[in-house]
Amino acid sequence: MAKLDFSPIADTTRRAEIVALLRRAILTGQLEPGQKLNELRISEQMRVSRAPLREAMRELVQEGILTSIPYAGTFVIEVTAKDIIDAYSLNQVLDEFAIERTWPLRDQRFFDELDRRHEAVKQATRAVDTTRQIETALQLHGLIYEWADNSVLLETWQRLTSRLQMYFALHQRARNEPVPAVDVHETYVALLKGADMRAAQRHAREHIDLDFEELLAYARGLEKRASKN
Amino acid sequence: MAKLDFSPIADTTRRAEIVALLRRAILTGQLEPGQKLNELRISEQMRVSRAPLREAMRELVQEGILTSIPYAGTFVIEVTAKDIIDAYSLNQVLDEFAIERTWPLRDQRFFDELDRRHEAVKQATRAVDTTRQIETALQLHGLIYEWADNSVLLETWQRLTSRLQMYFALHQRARNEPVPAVDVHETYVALLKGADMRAAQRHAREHIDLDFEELLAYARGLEKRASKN
DNA sequence: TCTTGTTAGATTGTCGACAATCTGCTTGTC
DNA sequence: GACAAGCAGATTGTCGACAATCTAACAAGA
Repeated sequence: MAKLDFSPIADTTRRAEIVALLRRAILTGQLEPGQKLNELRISEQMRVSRAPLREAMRELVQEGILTSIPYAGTFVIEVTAKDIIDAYSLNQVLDEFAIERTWPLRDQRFFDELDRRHEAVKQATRAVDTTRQIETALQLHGLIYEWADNSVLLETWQRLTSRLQMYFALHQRARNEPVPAVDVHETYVALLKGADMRAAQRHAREHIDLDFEELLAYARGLEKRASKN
Repeated sequence: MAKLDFSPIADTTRRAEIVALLRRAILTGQLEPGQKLNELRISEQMRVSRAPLREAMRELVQEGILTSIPYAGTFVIEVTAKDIIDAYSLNQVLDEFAIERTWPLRDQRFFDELDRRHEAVKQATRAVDTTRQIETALQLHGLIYEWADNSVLLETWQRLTSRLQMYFALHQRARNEPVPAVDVHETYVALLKGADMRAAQRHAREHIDLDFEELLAYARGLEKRASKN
């Protein structure tokens, strides 16, 4: 029998589709931080009943991008400068760990996948599709987590990614100028292919720093705006 | 006006209570790994309808201690040796990070709380209440996470804790001999009060190692038993 | 004017029933 | 006997309606 690994068939529940829809709306910034999710309104828009919608919302609450107050409502999480700093500093630690674990497991398939994802980022950059640019950049970055062969680490990263994606998307929406079209991932990819693990770990920090500085500036702006209310 | 900080009132939804009940049943091992949760049966036992039960189950799925297959059912997660290794190795990294962040924030309140939790462990140990012993030990261990002033880190730790608690509980149930009544946390607490951060970080690793070795042996046993089926 | 009590409307939480899907058994055919 | 088709029962997914709770506006009293 031919060795064929089929991918698992799609979740065919409404719930799963609702989760995907809502997540996308939140992570792209269509639903703004602090915004309330009205169950009746959304369920009517999606043409589903409230039951699967509510179950989907529970999932996203646990995923950390929604927050729920009993009898009051479910809201998109607020974004504070501290949240971003916290997420970022944890990300640094996890990156180091992921690189360490992935390092001895790198093989041709890893390098190929690395190139593939790098290419996807470049393509999104050329197309000036900022949402997709963020998505692909995070996917490129996530490869070391997928390769690290640690399911708990991967889960943690995926949760963290949700937030990071949201932060970056908000940042992008806030500033209306187009994103610089330079490729900031070139060195990162090269180092992951190289022989110096420490150098790769060091760069992972500094590399993110670039985007992070801007992100922080954005968050500080939010803080100020919030304190005025 | 007197400065009184009221604690937020308890969640009074059935859902929240169901979550707590189910979580406890899973983390104490009353619900065994792999076991299926029949919605109708459980909802009748709890005298609630399936709606809040299902929402509660979604939360626990996202929390990582249940797993759901559409139209097939929701099950308690299986425990493999690899899962335990993965959780443990991530825990090591997070511990180091948490200690680093907590270190400059230690104050009298921290030391008091440390003692309080240490006392709770000793009390549970004397009372030979193994479930409570695990709970209190993890709470003692969790203090550095609560003090690290990083909400994302704390969330991550809480998710990890669920799993660790489950693993330890299973381990305890498997072996019927009573737990040794020695206090393995004495040195840990002393080091957290001391001046040598590196030493504390080092010990955090070795300290857990003790319990971990046993845990791993237990998990390896599970593996063997599973492979025979 | 400020505070407190009341009430109507809107929204969330929960329920019971129905629809969709799966599983295992039975039946029929070769 | 082996195998596929089809059926019955059980279980999960979804729906619409009702109950519990919150919010905001308004009225009454100090």
